[in-house]
Amino acid sequence: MASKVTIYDIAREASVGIGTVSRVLNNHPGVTPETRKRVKDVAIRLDYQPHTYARRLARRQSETISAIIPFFTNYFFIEVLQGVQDKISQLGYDLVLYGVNNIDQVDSYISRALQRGKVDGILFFSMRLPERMVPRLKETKLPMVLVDTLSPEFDSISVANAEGAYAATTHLIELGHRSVGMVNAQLVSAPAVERLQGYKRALESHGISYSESLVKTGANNKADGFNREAGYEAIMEFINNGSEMPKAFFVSSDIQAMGVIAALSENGFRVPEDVAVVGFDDIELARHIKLTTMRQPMYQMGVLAIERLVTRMSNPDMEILHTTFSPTLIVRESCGALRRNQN
Amino acid sequence: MASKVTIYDIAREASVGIGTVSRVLNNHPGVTPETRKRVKDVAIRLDYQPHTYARRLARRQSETISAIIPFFTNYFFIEVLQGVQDKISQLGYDLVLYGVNNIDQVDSYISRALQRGKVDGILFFSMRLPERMVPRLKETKLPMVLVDTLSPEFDSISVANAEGAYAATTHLIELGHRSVGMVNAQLVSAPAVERLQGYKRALESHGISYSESLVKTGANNKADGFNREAGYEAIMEFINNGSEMPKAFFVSSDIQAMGVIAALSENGFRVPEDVAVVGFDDIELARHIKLTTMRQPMYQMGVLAIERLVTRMSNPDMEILHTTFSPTLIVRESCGALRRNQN
DNA sequence: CACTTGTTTGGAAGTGCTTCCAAAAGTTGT
DNA sequence: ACAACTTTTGGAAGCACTTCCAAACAAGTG
Repeated sequence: MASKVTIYDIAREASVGIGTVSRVLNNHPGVTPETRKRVKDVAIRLDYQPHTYARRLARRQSETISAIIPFFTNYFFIEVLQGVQDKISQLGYDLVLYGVNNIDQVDSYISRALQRGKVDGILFFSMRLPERMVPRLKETKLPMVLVDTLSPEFDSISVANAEGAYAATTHLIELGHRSVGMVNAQLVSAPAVERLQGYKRALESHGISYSESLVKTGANNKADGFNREAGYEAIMEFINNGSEMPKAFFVSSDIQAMGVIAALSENGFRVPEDVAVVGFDDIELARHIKLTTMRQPMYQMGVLAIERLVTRMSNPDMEILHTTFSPTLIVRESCGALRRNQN
Repeated sequence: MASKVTIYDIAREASVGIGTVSRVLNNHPGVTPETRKRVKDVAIRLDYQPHTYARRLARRQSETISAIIPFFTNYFFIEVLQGVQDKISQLGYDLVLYGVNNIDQVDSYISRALQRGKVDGILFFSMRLPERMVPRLKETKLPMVLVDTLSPEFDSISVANAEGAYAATTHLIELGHRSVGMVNAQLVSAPAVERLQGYKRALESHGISYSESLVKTGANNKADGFNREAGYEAIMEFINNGSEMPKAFFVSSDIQAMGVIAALSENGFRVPEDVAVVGFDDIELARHIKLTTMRQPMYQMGVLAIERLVTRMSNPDMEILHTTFSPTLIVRESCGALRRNQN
């Protein structure tokens, strides 16, 4: 029975008061080394385990952080989560996970995280923060950092989406393409909007005029459109329209790019010979399929998110900080650059 | 300031005792409808939020389940986790996640989960349960269910690995292959061992003799070997050995199969024309790459895992239950069956 | 109407910690 | 040896609940 040993038991066995026991257990000063050792020995002998919730109640802090994270955008978040987990357990916090499978669970998860005293901070991922929750969040003063999404009111860690899209598109243009299409996700997603902007700017700076007909978002796709099906459908729209297929595509995520490539090859277009493709994210699988893409430093973003949150917790009045990482271009085969060089 | 409203405030405002407030808030019987309404109204007016940890302390239960899950085996667990999350939040529990990036974190995470009163139950995923932890786990009587791994001492939800491997291998044999290789993960992993057995049995029942030289595990691979690199390396071993390439492979996971296919095609073997490949898991990407594979019902496994855990919690003396799902064969292009039929 | 039975209510005690304050013990200086 | 500090210690109070017991009240009975 490793069960119910409390500080009172330790106090009795060690012939000290509970205050002293508490001080020893928390490494507080003002206890003589002898007493300290005696108490520690008893604690070990009795296999004492502190009661987490009693401690949290008394200390008025929870030692936990909750993460609200879309489960439907699998491949990005899982890599960020690794960074989060490493950092968080290094700091001794607990991670309570609210995995959103369906977008309207968001409000209720935020509410749960907001329960008095429940968590010390929130990480909110990849989704648009519902406007109507902002006042409540502000009011409770709960530290929160946004990852892969933005709001002027909260700290955030994100990637320079426009810049990345600009670089990707430019890469394609510099490879000699004048007709560059884009496969985008739904514009409800902030990153999708920014990536579209970057794409447009790249065309513009190279004197190519923007044509709406070259930008497609697979219709009828679940959630935010950052998924394989959406990419597939987007290409099928070109094919079904009978409109001419661009010779190059910037695709707003790697996972969509998989669908794009599948649709292209099913319809007789070789990648990169007939159509060049550049993705975004650099998920683990991008390497496997030799996709040229914009790398987001996902693991580091996770680590930094926790660091930022902890800083904010111990320093609530700090100015709001937005950190953006610059994505880097990873050249693989799908853009055709390598083959070209070999000629 | 939505902050510090306690039941005492409500009691005062509603001119009742704290006992009554508690009864109303918890829907306990023995309060007249009028009083009940009055208290409820006050609670709403003051925007009362119960303090999670005070409640957990007093009730002596945590409303929390923790999941210890390998982050390095990405694609399987993420789908299971969706089922877990849906069921868990439907029941009103919290999920605290211990993501294992490195195998020797396991002990410390188990210890954390074991802290007195901290969680009501544990889900342990995909990893071999360390033998040395078993006595402690038994002693604390904390309900635990294993998912995708086994131990006679605890409930488990898993997949009939041997059976699945048997079916996959048999499928290949029935397609006419007499030389069927296997790419396996490290034998430290229980599923890997079972899948090897199923493979052997399939050969045996079809009168094909087992040859050790046809089974490879990529050496030098991180963690348990269920990753793309390991698959890639396994094939490279065949190539570097100069040994003859089998005409068909059963691969112990889809993610390894991706590596296998990459290695094959880099070395001039077409899939499925030259070498047929069958995987295991049916992760989302298997569809994208048209991989024939054994499907594990991952989402359902997650749901069932929570259901089992909850049952066990309310019924500690129930007999230990091992549930195995049968994987089903999903035929796509990588095994060559479809093409063959078209002839 | 007195008595029993049943329902509703208040609040003390308990949950296991931390923290603060005052008392006890120890040190130093003269 | 005593005053004046300083260090160490014990334990009450507080954290925000639940639960139990007894008191108060209401209703029913002959």
